[in-house]
Amino acid sequence: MFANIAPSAGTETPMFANIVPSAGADNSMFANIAPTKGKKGAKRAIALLFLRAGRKESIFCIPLHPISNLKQTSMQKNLVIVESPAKAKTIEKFLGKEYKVLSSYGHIRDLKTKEFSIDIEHNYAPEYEIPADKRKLVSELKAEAKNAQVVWLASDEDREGEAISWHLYEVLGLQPDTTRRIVFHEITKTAILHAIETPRDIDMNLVNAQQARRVLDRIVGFQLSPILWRKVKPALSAGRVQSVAVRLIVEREREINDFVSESAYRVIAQFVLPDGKTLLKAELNRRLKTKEEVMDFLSLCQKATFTIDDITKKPVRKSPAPPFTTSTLQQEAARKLGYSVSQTMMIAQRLYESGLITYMRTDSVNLSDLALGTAKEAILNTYGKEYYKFRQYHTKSKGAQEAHEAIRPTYIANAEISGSAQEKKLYDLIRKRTIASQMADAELERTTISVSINQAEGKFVAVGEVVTFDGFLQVYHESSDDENENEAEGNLLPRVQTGEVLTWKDITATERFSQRPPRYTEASLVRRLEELGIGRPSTYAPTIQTIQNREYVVKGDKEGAERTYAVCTLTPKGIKETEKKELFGADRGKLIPTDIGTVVNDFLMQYFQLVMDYNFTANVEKEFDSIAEGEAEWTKVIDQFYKMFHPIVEQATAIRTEHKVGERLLGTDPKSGKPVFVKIGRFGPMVQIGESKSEKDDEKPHFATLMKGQSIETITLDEALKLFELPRTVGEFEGKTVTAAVGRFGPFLRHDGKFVSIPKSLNPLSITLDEAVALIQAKREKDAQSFIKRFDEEPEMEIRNGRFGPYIAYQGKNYKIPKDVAPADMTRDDCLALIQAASEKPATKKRTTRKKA
DNA sequence: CAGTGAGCGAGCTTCCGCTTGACTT
Repeated sequence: MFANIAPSAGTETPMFANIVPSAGADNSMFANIAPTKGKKGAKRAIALLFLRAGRKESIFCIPLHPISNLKQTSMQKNLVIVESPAKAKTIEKFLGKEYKVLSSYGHIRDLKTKEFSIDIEHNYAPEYEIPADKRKLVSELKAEAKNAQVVWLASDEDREGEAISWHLYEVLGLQPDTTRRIVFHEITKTAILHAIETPRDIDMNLVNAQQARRVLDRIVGFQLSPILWRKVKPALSAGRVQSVAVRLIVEREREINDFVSESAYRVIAQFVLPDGKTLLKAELNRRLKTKEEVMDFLSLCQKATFTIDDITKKPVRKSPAPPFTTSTLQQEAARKLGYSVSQTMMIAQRLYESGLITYMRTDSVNLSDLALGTAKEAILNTYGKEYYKFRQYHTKSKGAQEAHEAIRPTYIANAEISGSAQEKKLYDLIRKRTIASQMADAELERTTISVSINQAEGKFVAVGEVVTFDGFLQVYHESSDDENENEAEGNLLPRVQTGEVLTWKDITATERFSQRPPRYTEASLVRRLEELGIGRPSTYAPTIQTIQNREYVVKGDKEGAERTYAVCTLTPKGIKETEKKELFGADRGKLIPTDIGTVVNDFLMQYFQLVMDYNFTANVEKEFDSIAEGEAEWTKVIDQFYKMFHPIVEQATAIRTEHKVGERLLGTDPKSGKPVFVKIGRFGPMVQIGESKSEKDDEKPHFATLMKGQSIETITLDEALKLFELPRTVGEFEGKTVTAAVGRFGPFLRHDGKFVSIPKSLNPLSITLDEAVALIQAKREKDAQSFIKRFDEEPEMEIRNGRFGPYIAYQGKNYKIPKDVAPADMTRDDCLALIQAASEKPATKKRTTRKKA
């Protein structure tokens, strides 16, 4: 039935071919809306619609200094609306008091949050609403607009920005003859004044491209997610961006699992030059497969003559990296400063709000003329003219919209800033990267010395690199994820001559294993998504958060395993063979898929290859571009997509299966003779014994949660059955039983109504009474330390010291004690007053958005 | 923080992109 939408053996389909659910449908999806001459009608209609917005009269209509012409009224003369309040503040300074500048804080209108909000029957008409947290802002803007003679819509120049302007136009009830649309690319006085002089219309083609993007994402997200709720687990989600992000991680994990490590011997010799003391280290230019080969080679070397047969010197140039975009900033801040993607963005936001850097959500590598000029000046002043080189960078990433500049300091000359240590570090990184991007190439000389062996095959080679002119390297050196990428770097070689005969000091062959593919880090995932043109600068950090919130992936702490490797050394005393141990495969903070992520991914791959295709976003972006160019109607593009997508949704929904997606039968329980399953339950992966629906069986099935590190893909019947031994009685302590179990937050002990976590080093299945008692006593000790004070007359109240400082615990709730109060001196009344004050404050009502903390 | 989960049932969950707050539990 679904044969024709089954994953096609890993090939990336160029368009939507071979994924068409039913025979006879148009395979080329958007083929019939490709640019054709006959489509001008729609374009003209829209153009006509918006001619009324004042195409002709908008240009040069408003004189810049119209003071004398205008009557003195209380009316504000000009209202400018931008997207960001920080930007508004800056611009207001440039424009003077004739202009009031306000911010829309991004979009002011969107599809309803709780409903599908797309009228499929009526040409995909979107149902927009003003979100609750924007209502107050919108009424303020409306009042200001009414009170202004001219409203200037100055949102960004990209698709989303154009839509923001259009929504403002509609929602604020603006009039064509008093509304202007302007854009500027840098926040300087000249650029803004120039923008004011050259207003244009709202580009409805661009707006429609945005509506298409919005509607498509809603269709995908809101039609796929409910399928997952039914087939896998409630409250899951799927989407054009997040599902592909999960796919990348799942597939990488599979590559790692399938990876077979191979070993080979790397041979390194230390030679002594004819002067009798200088050493030269060189590596054999081939690797040896087996130990036998190593032994043969080393014994040949014992009697061999080693001669320098070649010295080559080659100049090498290195060029600086372009200035930062959001994605490259996130990568470098992770590599150099160890910041997470969201940390980087928060710190950058503060720098931006303090006016220290340009906007931090950008995909552009472009620098403004102003920035180019000041960078040049800074380089000439500090390093001299041989260090300067004018460079212009071009954005290569797919789907870039380039509404902003690259991320750079607002004032490049400004080397020192005030702020937190983190802010200073990030600022320094941004500044150095910006300056380096306008600096000269570094020049290096790479020397390769080759040493021949008269008895055996191969040559020993030494590579060294010397910087002859540091150029941009004086300021900035881009890091790489691959640590052992350039070993030659900075390696100085001794002076030698061709024909010199060397004696060996020692020759060592070390067994090395080929490396499995690396797991994604947050930053490397962002880089991959950007390469694929999936997601935008404003969504990289939230997307990573989402796939973790849904528990599709976790930041892993994989413990490494130990392995031994062989080392064979030839010294004047003979050949020595030793074994050494190393840890491998350890991974901290890398992204690892969970069972849920894997099951959801496999399910989506089975049915929805259409949206799971790595090229899906790139393909629809092409369609959005043609809408923006006025060559296609947005509703037709969406219709083409929907006619293809929705039937698959219906088919996937109609599948009636006995078992849930990802369910696996492990075998039979020897005690009851009932089947044992693993599957994704309401609370995650679990094992189940028996099925209640069989006959009138009064016996309910039994359930157990999988432990950390176990997977429904790999767990065995024995391991699964072991889980049913929990909760388990460990023994008695102080007359009360001690039990061990696994709960929501991991393994724990229970004793006398109190809970104690079991650390990773111990297992609840095997923990002994002695170990348990030690844990209980350690917990008591810790509690005693955190205890500060108790009142006899109020046994439910206690002053304690916690992670966030001193607090009062009272009736199951905690209340923070302010810094200026000494907790030990507090009286009962002090405490009650504090509790009273805290409960009067409007408690945080925003519980809905952050259910899992 | 804490051992959840078989159903005659109520109602909820969800997307991607723009943008900042209020929170210090």
